[in-house]
Amino acid sequence: MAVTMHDVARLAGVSVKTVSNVVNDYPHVRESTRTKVLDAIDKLGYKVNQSARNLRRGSTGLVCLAVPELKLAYFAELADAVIAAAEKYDRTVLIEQTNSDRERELRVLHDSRRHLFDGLLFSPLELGQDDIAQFHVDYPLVLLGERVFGAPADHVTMANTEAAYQATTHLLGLGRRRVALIGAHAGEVVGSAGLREAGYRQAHAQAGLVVDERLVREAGLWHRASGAEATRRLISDGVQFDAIFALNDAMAIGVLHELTVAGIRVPEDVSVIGFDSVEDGQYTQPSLSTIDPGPGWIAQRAVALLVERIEEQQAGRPPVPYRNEVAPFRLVQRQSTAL
Amino acid sequence: MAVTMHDVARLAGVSVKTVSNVVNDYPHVRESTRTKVLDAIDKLGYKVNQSARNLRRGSTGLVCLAVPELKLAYFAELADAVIAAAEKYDRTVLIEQTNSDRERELRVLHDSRRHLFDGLLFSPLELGQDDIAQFHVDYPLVLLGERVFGAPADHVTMANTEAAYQATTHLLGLGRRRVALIGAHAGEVVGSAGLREAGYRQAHAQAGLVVDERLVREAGLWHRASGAEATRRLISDGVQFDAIFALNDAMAIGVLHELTVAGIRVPEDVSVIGFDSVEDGQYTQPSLSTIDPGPGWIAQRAVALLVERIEEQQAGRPPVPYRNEVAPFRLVQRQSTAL
DNA sequence: TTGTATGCGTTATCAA
DNA sequence: TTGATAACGCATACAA
Repeated sequence: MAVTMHDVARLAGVSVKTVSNVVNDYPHVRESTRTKVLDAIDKLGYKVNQSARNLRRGSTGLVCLAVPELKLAYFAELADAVIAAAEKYDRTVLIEQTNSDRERELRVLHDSRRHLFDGLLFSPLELGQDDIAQFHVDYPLVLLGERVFGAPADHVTMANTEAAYQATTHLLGLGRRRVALIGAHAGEVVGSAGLREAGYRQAHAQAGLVVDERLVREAGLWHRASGAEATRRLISDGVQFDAIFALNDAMAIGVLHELTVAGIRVPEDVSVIGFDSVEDGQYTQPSLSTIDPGPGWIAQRAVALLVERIEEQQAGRPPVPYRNEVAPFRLVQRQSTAL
Repeated sequence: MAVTMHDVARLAGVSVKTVSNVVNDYPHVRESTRTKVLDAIDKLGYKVNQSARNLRRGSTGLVCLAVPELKLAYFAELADAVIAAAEKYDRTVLIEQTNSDRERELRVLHDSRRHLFDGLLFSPLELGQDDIAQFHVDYPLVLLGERVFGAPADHVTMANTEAAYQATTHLLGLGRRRVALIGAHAGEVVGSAGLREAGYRQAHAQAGLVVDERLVREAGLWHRASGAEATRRLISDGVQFDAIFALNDAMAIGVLHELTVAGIRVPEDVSVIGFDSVEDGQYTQPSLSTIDPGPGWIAQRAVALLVERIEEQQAGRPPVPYRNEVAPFRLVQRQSTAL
């Protein structure tokens, strides 16, 4: 069944070493020998056995990307970008879904599959500042999205606070004075929710405004349904508002939906802005203003850093200090915040 | 650096075989021995080396899922379901994106990474009936979505034609008489586009209606932008229509967007239905009627069939005949086809 | 430029 | 119930 290098060597009348040399593009192989081997490979339909190669080399060429949920458009788009970036380095991406489950996030970091991938790109949601000890692993690790201070890993983060500041300022600049925030996580400081909320508050402070705490709404999972639900409650609670900043686009889409249902016009009565710039936002009614955090940039840098670490480790070079790169973002203005 | 079974064996004072037995839950191990070994494993932080295990076992526990694009919500949701299903069999999913590129689809089937996964779940887009020869591979293969007749593989398909028939009949039942079809692939017979178009035509024939060919619009890639673009042209061409059947939800979302822009009311002036039942459809304005082709069902059956094949092959059992399972679908009526 | 021999860390065979 | 030992298929040190 399985044809090995030995079979190829026998047919080509050379040694396995020579076959190996050909397969791995070792330069010093006589042209005639090379073609002989290539012919034999072709004739037998030989394919390298990756498992054997991996064992021998001590690496697999796989990198793992761990994200909360592929169904969330942002992560699907991120995965897409990571796969494309990894391809340039001849690396295959293994995707793990953590489903925003703490246990699963821990398992990704520590469990079983270790020795299957050479490095990990990890976008933690549940694990945070209090879990620094958990991030001590013996393989290259790059953290995505937000920073875990002191974690022994490279970071590729978003300018969460600055971008949220700018989004909020944009709304205030339209003359809005009662900006609801949807998606807060009470007490969180360093997570995306906490950082973005900080930007929201800074923008208000900067404008000399005081935030009415009734405008700050919780939402654990950042799904469309959460955005719709929060909006429904905002309305039924009778809190006045003239703008909504949803901490991600999925929730913003739920917000738009719910406002329409309630007969509230966007952008005439209420301005809405999201965060993520997923493709969907171009097709909502009205189209959605948002923050583009540059997932393409994040993916590229993250893969580059990870590959660098992997090669560093394999070459036995001493590790360079951990890096923290922050993706450039931009505000995308569409109809939902038109004047 | 890397701690092996030998290290564990030495510390526990047993042989490697015993360590292996413990690690693999071999039943006949004395309890005292087991705890001794477990302790040693814990103390040393031992993790099995997957590469070595894979080589020895001749399999990797990985299955590959090849889809056109994760950014398309349908495939993200499918991937999500496949990952969940695979987990039940203790298998990890490797996702390959083919980007609707023929070369890449061929590469997935034949190239390099072979011997990295035990079986392949493949949702072909470019490869079709004319490429049957390409599907002859020496590992278990399950084809998803549509059937390639005569391909040596199991199939888990959708009832494309029947579902499209029902969607169209639904529109005709509302009294609509000029139903535009968006997403046709001219000349295609067995692909999703061809099969769904056939259902559209059957519904018309059944109702004693003749299809005005100007209502049948092409769209190569089934993206939101294609749906918007096709709608724009439909309008600018001055073709009268009172309903639109978009061959997938992404295009339907583009359709809704474009109709709104043009000031055409849905569902009052025009009824719209899509196909796929992606989550987005619940949040469009108005919400989108669609066909739910049961991606969860498809994922579960596909993984089940694939795992069965893998085990069959590993056990050296003779292969059972190829199977073709068709997922149950249902029509989801929402506002876009309200009366 | 090519060949021989060894070992990567497991699991499987067989014997004890 | 456990242990010694031989593969699994490849890449490399070293020899030729």
